[in-house]
Amino acid sequence: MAMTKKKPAAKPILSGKPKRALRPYHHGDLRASLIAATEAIILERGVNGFTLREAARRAGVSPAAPAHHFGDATGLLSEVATLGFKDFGAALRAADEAGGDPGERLYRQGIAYVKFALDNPARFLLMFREARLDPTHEGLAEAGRDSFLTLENAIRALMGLPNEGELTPEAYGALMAGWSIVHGFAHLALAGEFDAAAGARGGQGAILESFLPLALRYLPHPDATRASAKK
Amino acid sequence: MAMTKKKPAAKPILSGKPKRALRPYHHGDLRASLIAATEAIILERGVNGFTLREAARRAGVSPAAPAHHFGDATGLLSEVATLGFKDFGAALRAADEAGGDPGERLYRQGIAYVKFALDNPARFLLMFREARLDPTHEGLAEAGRDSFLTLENAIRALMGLPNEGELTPEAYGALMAGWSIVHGFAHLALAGEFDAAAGARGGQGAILESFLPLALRYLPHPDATRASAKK
DNA sequence: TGTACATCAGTGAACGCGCGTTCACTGATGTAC
DNA sequence: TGTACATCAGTGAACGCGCGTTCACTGATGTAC
Repeated sequence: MAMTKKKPAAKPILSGKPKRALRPYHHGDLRASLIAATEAIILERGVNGFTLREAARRAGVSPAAPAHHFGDATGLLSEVATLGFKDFGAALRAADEAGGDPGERLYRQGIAYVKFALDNPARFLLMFREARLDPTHEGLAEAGRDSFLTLENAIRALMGLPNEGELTPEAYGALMAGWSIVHGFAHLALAGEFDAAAGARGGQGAILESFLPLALRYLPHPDATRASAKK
Repeated sequence: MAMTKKKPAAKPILSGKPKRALRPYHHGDLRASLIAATEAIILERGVNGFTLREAARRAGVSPAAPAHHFGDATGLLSEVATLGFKDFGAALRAADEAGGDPGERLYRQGIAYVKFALDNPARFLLMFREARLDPTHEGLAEAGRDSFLTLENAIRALMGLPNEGELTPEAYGALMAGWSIVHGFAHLALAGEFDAAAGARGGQGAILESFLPLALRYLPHPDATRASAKK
């Protein structure tokens, strides 16, 4: 009986990698897990509800682990914002490439802009919450700039300008007006300012399906230069 | 400055209330001091930089004192937001009452809307930061609603509708478009999105003086209903 | 094909911090009689 | 006019909390030879 010492309930006879299956020392894809956790947290609790510790907790990892991948909280949020801008830019580009005359391209981008914000509220708000982002983050500024280039180019086409060179003051005005209207609409919708009206007129779907098209009639278009109210 | 208070020498021989002057037990106007401190804090550090303890510190009072006046942090912020909305509403009303046809009234309100945001960035952002506000706060919702009534009435006048009764879908569209454009412009300007362009064209003053009027050409006006891009 | 070793990606305990809030208390004020 | 007393507006010490970050460490992996 030298070496028997039987453990009654028996370990798996030979399950391949029992130990690793139970608790691997390395996570495997911590980077992606932390990003997913962060997106979930800001969706549930808002951007301010995010903490690095909570993200680590959800990824099943110690509080010091995220530093290896993102440095600090700002670094992780900046990465999430960067990915958001990339999706955002892709959505605008897809809308633009759906074709049509410049007015239609701009209109479609406006729809896409607001739709992205309403479909991705937490990411959208994070993308513009500078205080929580690292301005030196690799790729963030560029992803942001890229998104708006599609918008700018549609305005240039609308005003008969090439994609390079200075914008005329009129074109600047049109760009700012177009950007402001979709950005403002998105923020007001996310703040719930249209909820009461939508409730009375067909539910929340009315915001995208009915209100937005009505509001986007006021997007810049070639013959919209306003004479009145301009001193 | 009327009374040049010369205090060269030691203590006043008998200044009435020496002890109170040194350290009165009661603050005197703690409520107002806390509000002023809060506005200063959010201006310096952003809405998220606000803490109740810091406000108490600046008002020269123990950390438990503010509770007597505002309950908790949310209560104090809500009061600041309410006062902000009152000033904001007054600014819109003043712009409206400067007269002119409905298009001019709306234009002037648009200028006033953005000017308020740029002149009071911290208060403006707080006013729309629901997460830090108490929805049950006395007067907050009402002050908010009041502000926008002036805007709504200008749109009604523009569309030839009375101040009471349902808005037509077209009027809703115009209201949302007008609100969105000024709200979006204010947010983008505060986020610094126009800074580069302004730097190249006459400094930050260009935003209000030059860019905003150009963008506000696209505010709704009677004959602006858009035919194109409307399927 | 093995083996030594550098590097990487994690642990988990500990740190100091500032926060909001509670607590028993106290000084000042206003009011009823 | 005086006085008792309730109420109000503060104090300041203490509480527990969760946070970000540091630290010495360890297990796993990849690579040079």
